[in-house]
Amino acid sequence: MVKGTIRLADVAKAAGVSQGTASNVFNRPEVVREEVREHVLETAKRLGYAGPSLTGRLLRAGKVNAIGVAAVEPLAYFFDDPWARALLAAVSQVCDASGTGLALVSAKDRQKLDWNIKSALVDGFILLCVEGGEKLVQLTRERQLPFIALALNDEDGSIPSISVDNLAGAAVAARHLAELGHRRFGVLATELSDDHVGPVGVADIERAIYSTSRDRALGYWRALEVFGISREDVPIYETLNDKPSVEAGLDYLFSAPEPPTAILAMSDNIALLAINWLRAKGLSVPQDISVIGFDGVPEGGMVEPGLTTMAQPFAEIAQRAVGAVLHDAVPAEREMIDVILVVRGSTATPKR
Amino acid sequence: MVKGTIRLADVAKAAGVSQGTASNVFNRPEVVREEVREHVLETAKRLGYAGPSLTGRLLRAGKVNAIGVAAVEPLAYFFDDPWARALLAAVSQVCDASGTGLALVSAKDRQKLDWNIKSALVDGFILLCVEGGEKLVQLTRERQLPFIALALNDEDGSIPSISVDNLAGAAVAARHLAELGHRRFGVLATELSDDHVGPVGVADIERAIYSTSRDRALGYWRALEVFGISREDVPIYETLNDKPSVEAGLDYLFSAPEPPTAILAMSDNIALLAINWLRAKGLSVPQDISVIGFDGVPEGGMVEPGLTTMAQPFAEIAQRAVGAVLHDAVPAEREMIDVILVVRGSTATPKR
DNA sequence: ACCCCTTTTTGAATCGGTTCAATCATATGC
DNA sequence: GCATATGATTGAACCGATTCAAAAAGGGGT
Repeated sequence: MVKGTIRLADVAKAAGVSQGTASNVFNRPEVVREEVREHVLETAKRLGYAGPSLTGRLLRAGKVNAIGVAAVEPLAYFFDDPWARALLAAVSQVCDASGTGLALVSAKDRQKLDWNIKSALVDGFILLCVEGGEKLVQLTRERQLPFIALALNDEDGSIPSISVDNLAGAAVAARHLAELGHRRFGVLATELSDDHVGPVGVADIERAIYSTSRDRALGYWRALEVFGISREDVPIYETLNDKPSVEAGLDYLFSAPEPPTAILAMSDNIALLAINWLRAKGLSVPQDISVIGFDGVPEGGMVEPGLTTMAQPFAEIAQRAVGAVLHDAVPAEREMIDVILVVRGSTATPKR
Repeated sequence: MVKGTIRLADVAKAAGVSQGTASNVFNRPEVVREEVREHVLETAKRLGYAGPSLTGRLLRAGKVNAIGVAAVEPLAYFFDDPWARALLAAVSQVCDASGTGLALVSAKDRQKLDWNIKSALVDGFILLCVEGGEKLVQLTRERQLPFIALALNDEDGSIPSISVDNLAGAAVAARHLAELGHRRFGVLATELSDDHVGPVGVADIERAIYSTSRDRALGYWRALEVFGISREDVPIYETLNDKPSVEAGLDYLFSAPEPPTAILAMSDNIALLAINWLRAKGLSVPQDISVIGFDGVPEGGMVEPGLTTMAQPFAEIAQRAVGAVLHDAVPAEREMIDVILVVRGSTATPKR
C-alpha cells in the first residue's frame, strides 16, 4: 500500500499540479484557487501524506524554532535540582507562549557534552553554568549559535550572560537578620573551590574560584560590618549543597561556645536541609534559630514554616534569556538582575 | 570578515578539493589522506567554518536523533509533577546513554498542542497520557511517527502503550496492610471521572472513565475481600491529587464513627499530603495510622518516615519506551509491567 | 476583437549537506 | 613490463521542501 515515503512531489504529480502549487496549498492556502486546493488536499489524504516534512522545510528556512538548555550535568539534573527546575519551569513558560520548542542537552563528561551540543537542533542555547561554566561556554562558542550564560562563575565580562546581583542580595539578607536583632551568625556556603568541604576563613573566601559563592559571602560581610560585626567573627562552612555536608556544617557551627542565632544559607536547598536538621535537634525555627535562604525556589513556599529567602526573578530571567537567544540579540556583556527579599516564616526576632 | 555564511562547498573550493572529499574529512576522516585532511581542516578553521550544518545533514539522513515527550499540560508540568519528573529523569538517563536528544512538547490547549506536535523535530514520541490521552494519541497519529503511550487511560488495546499493572499492584498494597493486621481502610483516589470530587460508591467505580484509578480500586477490593472485607465497607474519596481535595478527603474519612487505621492512597503525592495532614492533627504515622502510596516517586524515600509504596519501575519503563520509539519497534499492543512493593516506614501493625 | 490588469500556476533555482559509482593514481605480484 | 589490487578523489544525483520571476489564464472595459 505505502510505497516508501510520500513526498510533496508525489502528491503534486498525483494531483496533476506543479510542486510549487502543492507547496502553496500547505503554506499559503489563500493564494491557490479553492477548487485546486481541495483537490490537492484530497489527493494528499488519499496518498497518506502527513504534510510537508519538517526537515525539508527547515533546510530551506534555516530556523528550527527551538532553543536548547545546556548544563555540565547528567540530564536528570534538570529534573532533580530545585534551582534548575525553577528556572526551567520559567523558561518553558516563555517558550510555551512563543511556540518555541525546548530541547535539553547535557552530559557530565566532556566528550559527550561536546557531541550533544554540536548535534542539538536548536537556534541557540541557554547555558546553566553553576559548575564547569567555562567548558560549556567554550564548547558552545564553537557551535557559532547565539547563547547566553546563566549563573556564570566568571569575571570575564565578554561572555553574554545574565546574573543575579549576588553581593547586593546577600547584603540584603544579612541586613534583614541584623535588623531583626541577630548578632551571632553562621554561614553555610555553596562551593567556593573544587573538592573542598569544611570551615573556611577570610582568605579562603577572597581567593575562591566560584564567584557566586564568593560574592554572597562578601555581601554578608558588607552588611554585617555596618552593624559592627567583623568578618572574622562570622564562621563560614563550605558545603557541597547536599545533605551530609550541610549537616556536618551545622554540627560545626553549633559546636561553638556561642552558637549562632541565625543561619545565612547560600541556597534554599541548604536552608531547607538546615531547617530539617534543627527540627530534628529539637530547635524550633524561627523561635530558636532564624534561617534565610537564597534563590527562591518554589519548595521554599510550600514548607512549614515558609522559608525566608532572596528570590531570583526566574520569570524575568527566563524572559530575557529566551528573548535574547531567539532574536539573536544577546547582550554583548553581562547583565545584572536584583534578587528580592521574600520574608516568610523562617526568620524572626531572636530569643532574649 | 565573515561574508554571509560559510558552506561546505566554500571550504572545499578554498581548499581545492571536491565537496565530496570535504564532506569525508568531517564524517569519515579515515578515508582521506592525512595530508589532505589537515589542509581541509585548516582551511575550514581559517574560514571560520563551524562544521557541517545539522539541517543539511539530517535532511539527507532523515533522522534527527531525538525523541519528544509530550503531554496535554503546560510545559511546566514536566518540572512540577513528581510522577512526570521521575519518569523524565529515567527517560533522560536512557537518552543520555544512547546520545539521543530530548525535546519537551506540550500545551494545555488543543490547537497549540497540535502545532507543537506537528513541528517538533523528533524521531518519535513518548506520550504522557495521565489526562486527555486520546487527544494526544490522535494528534500524534497524524504525525506518522512512532510513538508509545504511557499511563494511558483507555481500553483500546490497539494503541501501542506501556502501562503498569494497576490492579495487581493495588492488590499487593492492600494485602500488605491487611497482613499487618489492618481491617479498617480508607481510600484516597485519583481522578475517576472529570470534574468530580468527593465520596464515591461501588457503582461510581465501576463506571469510572479513568481506568487507572478504577483498576487500582478494583485491586484494593480484590485483596481485601480475601480478608473478609467487603467493598461496600471501604470508603473511597475521589480527589484531584492536590492539597485541598486530599484534605477534604481526610476530613471525610476521619469523621466516620469508626475511622480507618490505614490509608490506601492512589498516588504518592496524595500519600505525602495525607501524612502531613495526619501529623498536623497529632496522629503519628505509622503508630496511629499506616499510609501506603502508589508510584514510587523519589520524594517518598527522602521523607521521614519513608513512604511505603507500590513503585513503578521507571528505569525499565523508560528503557523500553525509548528503545521502542528510537528503533521504530513499538509493540503493536499494550504492554504491562508490574509494580513493586517497597516497604518503608509509613506502614506498621495497627495499634491494639 | 483587442488590450490591460489580476489572479493562479508553473518551473527552476536553492537550501547545505551525504553518498556512491566511477575515475585516477599508486603500489604489488609475477 | 604488464595485469591487478588498493587507496584516494571526484562529480553528480539526491534528500524534501520553499520561493520567486515569469508564464498562463481569466475578467473587464472599450
